[in-house]
Amino acid sequence: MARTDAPTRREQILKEAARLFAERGFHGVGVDEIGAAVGISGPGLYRHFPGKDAMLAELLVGISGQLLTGARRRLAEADGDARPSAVLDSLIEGHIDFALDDRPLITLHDRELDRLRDSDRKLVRQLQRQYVELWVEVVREVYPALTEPTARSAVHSVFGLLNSTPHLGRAGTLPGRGATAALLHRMARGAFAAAGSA
Amino acid sequence: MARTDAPTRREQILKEAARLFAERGFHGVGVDEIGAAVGISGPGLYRHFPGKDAMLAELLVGISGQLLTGARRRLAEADGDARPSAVLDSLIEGHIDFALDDRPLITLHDRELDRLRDSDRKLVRQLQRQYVELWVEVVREVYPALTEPTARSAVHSVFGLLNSTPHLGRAGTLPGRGATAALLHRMARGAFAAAGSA
DNA sequence: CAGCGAGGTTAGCGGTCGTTAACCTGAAGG
DNA sequence: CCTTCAGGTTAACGACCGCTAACCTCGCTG
Repeated sequence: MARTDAPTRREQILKEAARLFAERGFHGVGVDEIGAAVGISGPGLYRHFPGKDAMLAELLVGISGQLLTGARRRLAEADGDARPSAVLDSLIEGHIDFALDDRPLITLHDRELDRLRDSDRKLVRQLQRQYVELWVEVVREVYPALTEPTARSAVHSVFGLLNSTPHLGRAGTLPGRGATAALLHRMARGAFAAAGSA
Repeated sequence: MARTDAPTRREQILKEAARLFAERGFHGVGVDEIGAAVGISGPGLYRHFPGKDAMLAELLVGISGQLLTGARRRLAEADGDARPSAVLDSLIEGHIDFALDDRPLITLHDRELDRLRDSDRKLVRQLQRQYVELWVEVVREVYPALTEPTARSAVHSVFGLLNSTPHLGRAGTLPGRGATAALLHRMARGAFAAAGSA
């Protein structure tokens, strides 16, 4: 399942661009810096992307798409299983994996959306909305007492909780990936449970 | 207690700058736009601030200071009261008030910190660290089972949860400020409780 | 009422940034 | 061996942006 072949230059560029955008903001990074980060310089990037905007667009569309696709897959896998609580656990697990493994992307995801061209922004927002609605449905199955607007607020808040990984210290001080994932999972479930006991 | 006198021009500028920085990022906003937002144009701002950086610095230092001061006040007020759980509730309430009333500032607070001069950034980080440590101590009194690193992670995660207010829809679709505050409060307590039951 | 400082204005400078143009190179293929 | 083309290079252009300079105009105040 894991990629073993070497990353293409295009993928290198996207990865470094994501890191730099997350660190200093889209407008705070020059194309020369992105080029330097992959060993080429400045305008060489234009052999791979039509412009700086296109890199950000591909990153954000990719993130939103991956999150949505992963969530749908998890929902389908658990289709026979009728326990909504297990499905919610699976969704949480998937989001945590993403938040822990791709911190720069998680950072970009809710920070640089407004820097996109209209059409790209609409696409990303649509993917995000579908992702949220998928969560809302599952959450409401687990906690039927929640109204839809309340469930949606709760989902956004739990996203805030899970996406706090970039603030959690530079991987050295952390109690290990497994323990952090478990902590976040427990807290997310606790937050939903508290929301559901209106 | 509430301010009734008209805001000074300086305060107007800070408020509009905060809104614009939050919307489009520090580098995405020009001084001409900030000026236009308060009815003067461009370089007129330099009668009130030595530069664009200084506006951001004052905003971020102000936020961090306010949060820390408020938390210390709440801690002092509850000094006689020995119930740590009540103190934690007070801290949560204060943070929620801030997150709901000053969304642009909350957004800036964890987004544009790296755009500051070294000295300002160190100051802000110091204030933030003291705020976090204050929370960590209170949380560990309520949930003694938590180790210090785990408690710190939990605090950061709950900040992520509470700071999700900018994603909660544009005030029209919300179930009202009181209900939202109550929901966030419940979820924060639920998240801490889940973290504490390791 | 003269003078002056607070708080504006517009013009413009210097630097940076995204992008394009023109050119180079080495490997693959007929 | 010649051609081609992917993937680079450097130079430079045009736009924008933060900031300064120079100037203006009130409302105070001695």
